[in-house]
Amino acid sequence: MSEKSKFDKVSDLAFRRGLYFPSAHIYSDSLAGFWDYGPLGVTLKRRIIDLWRKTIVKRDEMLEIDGSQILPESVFKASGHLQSFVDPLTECKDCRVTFRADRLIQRRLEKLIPEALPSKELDSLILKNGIVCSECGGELSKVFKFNMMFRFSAGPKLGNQVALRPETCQSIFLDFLRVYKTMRVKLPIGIAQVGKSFRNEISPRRNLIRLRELTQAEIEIFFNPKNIESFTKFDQIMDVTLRFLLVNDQELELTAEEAVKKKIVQNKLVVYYLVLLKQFYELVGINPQNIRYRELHDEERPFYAQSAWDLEIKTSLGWLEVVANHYRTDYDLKVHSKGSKTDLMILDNGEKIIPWVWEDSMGIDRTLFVALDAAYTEEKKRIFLKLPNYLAPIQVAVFPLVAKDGLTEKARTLYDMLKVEFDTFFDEKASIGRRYYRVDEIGVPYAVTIDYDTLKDETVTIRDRDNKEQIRIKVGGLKDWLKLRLNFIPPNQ
RNA sequence: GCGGUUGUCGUCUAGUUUGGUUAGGACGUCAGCCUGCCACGCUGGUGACCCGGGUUCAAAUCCCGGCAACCGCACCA
Repeated sequence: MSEKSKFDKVSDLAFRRGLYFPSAHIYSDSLAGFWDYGPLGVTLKRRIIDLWRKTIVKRDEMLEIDGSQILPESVFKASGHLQSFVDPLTECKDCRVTFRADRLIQRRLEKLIPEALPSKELDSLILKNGIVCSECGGELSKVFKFNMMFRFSAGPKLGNQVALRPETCQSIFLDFLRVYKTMRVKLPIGIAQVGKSFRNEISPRRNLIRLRELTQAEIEIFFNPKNIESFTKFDQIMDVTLRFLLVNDQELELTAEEAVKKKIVQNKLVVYYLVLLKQFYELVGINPQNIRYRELHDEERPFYAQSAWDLEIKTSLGWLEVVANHYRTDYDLKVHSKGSKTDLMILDNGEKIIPWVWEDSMGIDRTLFVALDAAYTEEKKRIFLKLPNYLAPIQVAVFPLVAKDGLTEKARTLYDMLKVEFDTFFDEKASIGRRYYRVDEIGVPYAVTIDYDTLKDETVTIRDRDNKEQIRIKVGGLKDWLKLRLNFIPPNQ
């Protein structure tokens, strides 16, 4: 038996079948943290996003936008990223080990050190308290700030400083007022966006897990905090159970209703969206026992969040953060209102307010990984992806039983009939068994085989990926049979 | 970003210690034969020394630099 970890096996499968692979890899100076999706990966990613649209965005009547990836620096000055999306670092002059300066001082002095403290003050704290390298006792360098945004200039003049957005949501805040005014909506309203974000990570690792260019699907819910008790959608989900890991390390499983009553979560609105996300990941194929919400400690929380929950999924790598959820209050609209000198207040039931914001920030690349990780199945020598039908990149394979006696031609005709409506794959090469195994590995749920009976009575066999069982149906009914089983249909429809 | 280890066909790998090979094999893949339902078999083909520089008559092999991967540390909105 191979000693490979499951993560390696899943990664190997993804490379071998071209789901994703390192970007610009034919060049020897290709960069870590940038990955390309191949044909199957693109389709899988698209299906994950489509599922998100159906089960969250559309279910909740959210509005979707698509904002620029490049934004002027003033946006990030106002949002706080210019100042706070940085790590204050110091390194040992002897052994070159790097430390987070604020955390190092905090640990040594056992008192809270604000992350945003100027470098000079951190320097003097290090000096005054005689703090040295915790590894070798060497002297520490001056504190320097590392900003994780990619910054450059747009246009021919150097003056127009811009940055690649480090999170997609800033566009949602910038566009909020226009969307609100043009779409005739009222609070609470969700604005959603899926797109790329960019972070200059110090050390990207483990292929899709930590990227410098990543795809996020983000939702910002704008609401009036005064009206939170009358949030009626809560009634739809109050009995759903959620697992929590609290800052005091307590683990518990509660219904949404209990979580609100016991004040584990802020309010009904927050828990409603936590439930929607949990249900989404169950549809991605994750066992509910492997989904939990972890409460973030004060020092883990981003600067804009009053409280934060990470949706974590237990994978072959251990618990992995897949969605970051933040209670952003009125922070964002306030700072952009001030930064842009634009009044972002709106009229809600006759009252002028700045809406508050609840955010769900989903990592799509990580979601794709957890989907693969959960779907990966070994059964004797057979490897197959037990993906839900509506996520499978290739939905149906068409095979002639043998490549002779007109079976290939018949199969081709059938393939042509299906290929536009479904993601279909045709293969006549090698034995039928080998062809089944090939498509198992990429999670094709159904294989349609044309045999000698097809020529006589227009029937085909459909072979099921998971149990290898076959049924025989009329060609005429094939499309409807597939349609019924391949599309995602919400439970209440 | 620091330290350690490692880079050979799509994948796994032999060869590197001790410089000289048509760089070998397996799986995959392609062509053909075979094949009446779960990785059959046979024949043939395709396909690699991470990149750059140095040493040498000669470099996959030794040296230096870069890049990447893995592990540990640090970091991680």
